[in-house]
Amino acid sequence: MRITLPDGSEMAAEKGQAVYDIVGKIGKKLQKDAIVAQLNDELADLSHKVTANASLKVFTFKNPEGKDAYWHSASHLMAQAVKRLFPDAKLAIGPSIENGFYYDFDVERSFTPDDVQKIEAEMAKIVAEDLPIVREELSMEKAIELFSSLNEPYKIELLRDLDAESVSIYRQGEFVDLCRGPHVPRTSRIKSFKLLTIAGAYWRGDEKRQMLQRLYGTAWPTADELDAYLKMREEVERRDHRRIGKELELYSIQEETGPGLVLWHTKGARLRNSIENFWRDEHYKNGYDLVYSPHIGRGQLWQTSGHLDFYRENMYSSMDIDGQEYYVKPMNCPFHIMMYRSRGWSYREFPLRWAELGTVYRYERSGVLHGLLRVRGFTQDDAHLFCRPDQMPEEIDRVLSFSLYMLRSFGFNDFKVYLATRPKEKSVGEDDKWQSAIKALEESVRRAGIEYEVDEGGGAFYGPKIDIKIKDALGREWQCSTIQFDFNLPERFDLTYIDRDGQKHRPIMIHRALFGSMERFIGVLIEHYAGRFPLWLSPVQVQIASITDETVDFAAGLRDRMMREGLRVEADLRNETIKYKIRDAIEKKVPYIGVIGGKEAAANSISVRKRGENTSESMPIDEFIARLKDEISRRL
RNA sequence: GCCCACGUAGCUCAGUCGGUAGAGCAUUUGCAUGGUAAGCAAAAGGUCACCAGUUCGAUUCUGGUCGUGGGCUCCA
Repeated sequence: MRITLPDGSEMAAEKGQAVYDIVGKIGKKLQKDAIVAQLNDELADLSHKVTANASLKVFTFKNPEGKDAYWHSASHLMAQAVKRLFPDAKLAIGPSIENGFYYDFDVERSFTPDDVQKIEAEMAKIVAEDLPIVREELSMEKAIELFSSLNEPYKIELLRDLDAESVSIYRQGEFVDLCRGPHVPRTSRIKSFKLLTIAGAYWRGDEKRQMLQRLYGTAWPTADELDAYLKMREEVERRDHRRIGKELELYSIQEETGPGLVLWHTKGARLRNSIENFWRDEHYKNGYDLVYSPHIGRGQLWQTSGHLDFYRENMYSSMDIDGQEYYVKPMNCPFHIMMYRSRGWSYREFPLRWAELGTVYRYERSGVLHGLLRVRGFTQDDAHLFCRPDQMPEEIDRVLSFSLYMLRSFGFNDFKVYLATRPKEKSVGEDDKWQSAIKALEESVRRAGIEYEVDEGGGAFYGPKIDIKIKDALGREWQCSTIQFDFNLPERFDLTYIDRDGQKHRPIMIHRALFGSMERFIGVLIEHYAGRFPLWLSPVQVQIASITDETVDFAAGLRDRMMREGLRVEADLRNETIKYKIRDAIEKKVPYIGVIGGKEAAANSISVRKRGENTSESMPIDEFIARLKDEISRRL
């Protein structure tokens, strides 16, 4: 029997030999590190007996396949411990996830932190027992019988949904689980683990079904790797935008003002202003026009737009003005539509690109609110494009490249693109329109040469969309840019233009946002830069620190001069030591600290200390200002 | 909305097995006029989230409400 290795070389093996033994012949170290293997195109356990010629790949913890199996085995380990301590717990599912695993249980009472400790201890025992983990194939019938006898209703439900004649199960000691595998060969292979959090989770992600108890954990081959991972999580906590937002006095959300409603403090407002100014400039440069619209509109408008029919659960209840119903806007589109409807349009005037930083309010369920990333009042960097069908592909291309340009301007290069198709339930428009629009979006993404995923049924009720998501410090993805077709509003508001043929035609309407919302974008931006904003965005670009009382006037004068030059400067004139002021400025993460002492005042110079460096450089004030202006203009 | 945890000074957190609370930092004042990551000292600062209940007495126990965090579900 011949085994082909990834490098193309071949080796002999006896028929029926286990993968583990074959790997041993390749190398002892590899045998020790091996977790699972791939035989031809299928993943296999190390205990798998090879009966025919095959190609073989070995995976260790360094490979995604190895990690996956390792964490999956750790989840079984945890489930076994839970079953020992809570025999009545019903098993649901327990997959590996990014950096770890979870398992869902249906238990009488929820787990306490105390339980978690006991479970961890039991896991350690099972590891010490060094149980072999054994795969078994069963017919569907036998499997259902087995899990019925074990009283595992969730497993039976899973089995009944599987369209297969036979399934595999894995046993380790008294524990048995329905599982595709593969797994590590013995429980002793799971070396360093930690249970992280207890959470609730619906069975099969359906909020109408049973709420289960989910335990999250992580596992690593060595204690050092586990420690490193836990340290990394602490790092991530340190760059959480909620922590930095407070430390740098960017914003607050307070119980008394209302959850999900952001108060932008002075520093945060400066940051937001820099972003918005850039945004406005770039929009004018890219052929957009800017508009403004009100925060509330009459009920009739929202009736016509379909929002009251399709979006009501996200809208706040109406208010009465002179006996008429008004609603706070959850979207800006109807207002832009009304601007369009205010007069007739010729095909020669197309495309129209109308943008607005429009503040909208949406009801979000209390449990989903999250710092700046998920709020109830937010400002969208919204725009609506109206064009002829023949202009549509180019318009999508332009929006897409504009969007990527804007994100890259803020240092984002790690994003994911999704193509969202027609929702299964509520949606409007003929199917062929949907299909052609989806095709247009897909072609544009292809032309841009970007990788994307299809989000089946993830479109808006009024049309398909391209979503671009960027990651926060925890690696969670947040939707920012979105490009959406709208088949709904042009119909409902009977929008038309006069084409070359002198006849009325329906324009194509595209709705788009680049940052998504200022709140979410800035939230992600804070984490992205860990609060160390580049000079052009920093709320405070230079912090001036005077050394003695004698230099206070000079320092204050310098601050005023730099402010007049358009720089964002603050002066620390307190009666404190220079060491103290430097430390304070470093903690505020300002890009430049300018120290003014007697020498500087006499020479009209400034001692400049750049963020991240612990040395300073003395230079004439004019030179420093010129340097700042140059860096700002280059958006450094 | 659902599950779990949490809510003590501006911030970070101790603490009270039921007898109305404490530290560090920040703030204010005084001394020190200090040259690149915390000079010294003093003072001030709290209806212990809110509302009920139990109790002679609740910040502590119980229940509810609000809010926050981690998830789930849902979305920019």
